[in-house]
Amino acid sequence: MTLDDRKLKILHAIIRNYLETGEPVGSRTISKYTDLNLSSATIRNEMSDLEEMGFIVQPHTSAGRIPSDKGYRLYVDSMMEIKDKEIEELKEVILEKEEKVERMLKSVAKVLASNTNYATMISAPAIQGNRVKFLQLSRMDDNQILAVVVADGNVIKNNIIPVSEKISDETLLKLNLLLNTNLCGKSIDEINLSVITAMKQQAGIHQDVVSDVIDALAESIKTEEDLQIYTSGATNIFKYPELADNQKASDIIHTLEEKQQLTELVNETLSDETNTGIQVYIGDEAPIQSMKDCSIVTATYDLGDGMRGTIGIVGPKRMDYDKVVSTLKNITHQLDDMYKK
Amino acid sequence: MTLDDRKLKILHAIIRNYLETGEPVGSRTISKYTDLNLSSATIRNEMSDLEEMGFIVQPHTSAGRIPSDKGYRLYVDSMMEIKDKEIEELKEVILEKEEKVERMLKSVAKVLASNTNYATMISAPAIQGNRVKFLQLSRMDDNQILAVVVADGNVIKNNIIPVSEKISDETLLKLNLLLNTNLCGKSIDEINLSVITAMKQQAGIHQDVVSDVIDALAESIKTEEDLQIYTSGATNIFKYPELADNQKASDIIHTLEEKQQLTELVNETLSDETNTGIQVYIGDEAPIQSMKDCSIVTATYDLGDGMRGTIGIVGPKRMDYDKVVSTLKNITHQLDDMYKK
DNA sequence: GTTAGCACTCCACCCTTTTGAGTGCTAACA
DNA sequence: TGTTAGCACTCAAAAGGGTGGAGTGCTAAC
Repeated sequence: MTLDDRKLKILHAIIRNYLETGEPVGSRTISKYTDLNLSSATIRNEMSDLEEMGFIVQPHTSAGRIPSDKGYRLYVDSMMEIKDKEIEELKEVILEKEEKVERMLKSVAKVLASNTNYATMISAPAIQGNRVKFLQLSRMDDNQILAVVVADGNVIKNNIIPVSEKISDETLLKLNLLLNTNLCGKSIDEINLSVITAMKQQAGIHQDVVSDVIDALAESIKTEEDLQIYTSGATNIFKYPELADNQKASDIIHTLEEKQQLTELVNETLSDETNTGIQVYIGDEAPIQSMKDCSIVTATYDLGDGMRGTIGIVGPKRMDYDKVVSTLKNITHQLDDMYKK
Repeated sequence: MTLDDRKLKILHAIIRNYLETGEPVGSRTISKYTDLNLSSATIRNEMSDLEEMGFIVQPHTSAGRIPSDKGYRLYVDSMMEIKDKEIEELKEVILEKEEKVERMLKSVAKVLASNTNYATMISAPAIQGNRVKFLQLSRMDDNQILAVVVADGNVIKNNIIPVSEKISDETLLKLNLLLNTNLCGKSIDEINLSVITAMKQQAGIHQDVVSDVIDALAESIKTEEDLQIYTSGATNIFKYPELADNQKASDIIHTLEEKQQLTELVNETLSDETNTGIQVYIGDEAPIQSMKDCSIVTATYDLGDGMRGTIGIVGPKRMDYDKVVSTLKNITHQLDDMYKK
């Protein structure tokens, strides 16, 4: 059996109708509300074929048909040429250019959620090739030294280091020079034991301080193993009856709240550098058990300096793929643009 | 009518039973499962009285009784002498002494949620009387200066300030001296316009840098208007049928997710410095509309340096007040202790 | 290849009945 | 006067039963 043009048209009609209503769609509906001019009986025959081919399924005998995961997949794939709609609101939010990336991301998640009526997640950029850019010790008081480390992507970490005795201004100056000359421009891999021991030797009696700084540095530089993820609009789930069942909703929201499992998803999307940056997971395709009744659309953004992150939208399988994909395209473009200048 | 000892016993029995089962409790149950040795008929008479007094209500005629908010209030008040149970798990978490307060608080929320089976929230300490402790400018490269501000409670803020032309080492040294002498030990109120203009005058051609530093400082020092709140275990709500109704659950979880309304609650508890630090809001008593079917138990912790925050537990009205209160007592003590040394 | 017609299926809805837990009231008892 | 047994009554929730509608598969005719 071959999936000819007419079958394709009927399949599309079924899916679009189901996306709108969420109800199983029958032959009569298709016959009436398309310009195919076919009777319901003919549609029935075609639908029977489509079911046999696995694109649609019947929830029970004598109910209409709903798209299977395979059907969605076909639809999504054939829909991937996207118009560039404007999403004014989003534009505005981003253009406000909030100083802190974190806060910006949170509001993107929020706006996106209220805009689309789905749940959203956004991962903070995970720095990849990470180098020390700048490094500074200063004395807060006699017993405390403040260490500031700036890494690629202007990620700043502070650490307060307690010292047993006052460190003189000259010593501090020396240590700063020592650390900067030895560490600036180096990535975490390049700071090996020999570098460290060499530094300690030069530091003389202030070895302890050097150790502490190295520790602080290690922490600030390592690709945060638990990457930050912000979610929003989890309760939008309740707007879709097929997910609003207590058990399902609880599982989904819990997953969004816990975030643990989301990191897997993020890592997966980030590692895949092939396509346009938009990926659609339908049902079981996503590596998240609790979301087997959902679809997840993800996009990757790039802020330069190797700072890449993921935006994701979680909704019912019958989500408005069209809108979601173009919204995501739009928003990632804006993010990319914004930091490119 | 007077609330004599027998009535009290019956009321307690009703509440305890309802806390366990979540079902309206009838006269027969009380008659059988207490050591009062009274027939159900007698209990009925007493219950009728208790209802008239407003301690219990009937969801509908010919159903058992459930406690009213007033009834819960009586119960909670008379229960407030608490045993100090150990909660080993919590102890361990806190004793791990995670370097970052933020992360520590998150895990406290998490453990607390999984321990109690209720939803939890915890607010990061809001600094109160806030003074500049230390201040440092350093040159990252020719076009960027890094400003670090340390405030009371070792709250550190960084700001990268772009400059149009290179600032020499001496100038930087001067500016540092200027800023520190003028601003250290000052609270936000004390940094008024005259201080700022005086500083600008002394800064000469580097007024711009001074302005920028002042801005960074203002931001770091002000009591963050949007205080950080972490929540966990929102989906525990689903474990209680009386809250698991879609509309209610959605509202509650949304409130927990949005956090906006929680700040009101936090501010209210923080401002009330009267009692033991534990407060119980039953139903409408809390300033959060969506939680009118819940009870909220809050506790205040104090990390010294005027850093105070709130821990809250949100559950059904029939929550296990006993356990919750002692758990909270315990945890706040531990937090207080931990930072006291 | 397309269509009309028909028999059949099954869910969703409404209505009724049944059941069980619980109450209020009254009369009897200590 | 307080306590108890008994009984009639109420109501929500569960269990049945019937109906209608939407939808299908199949067959025969065009």
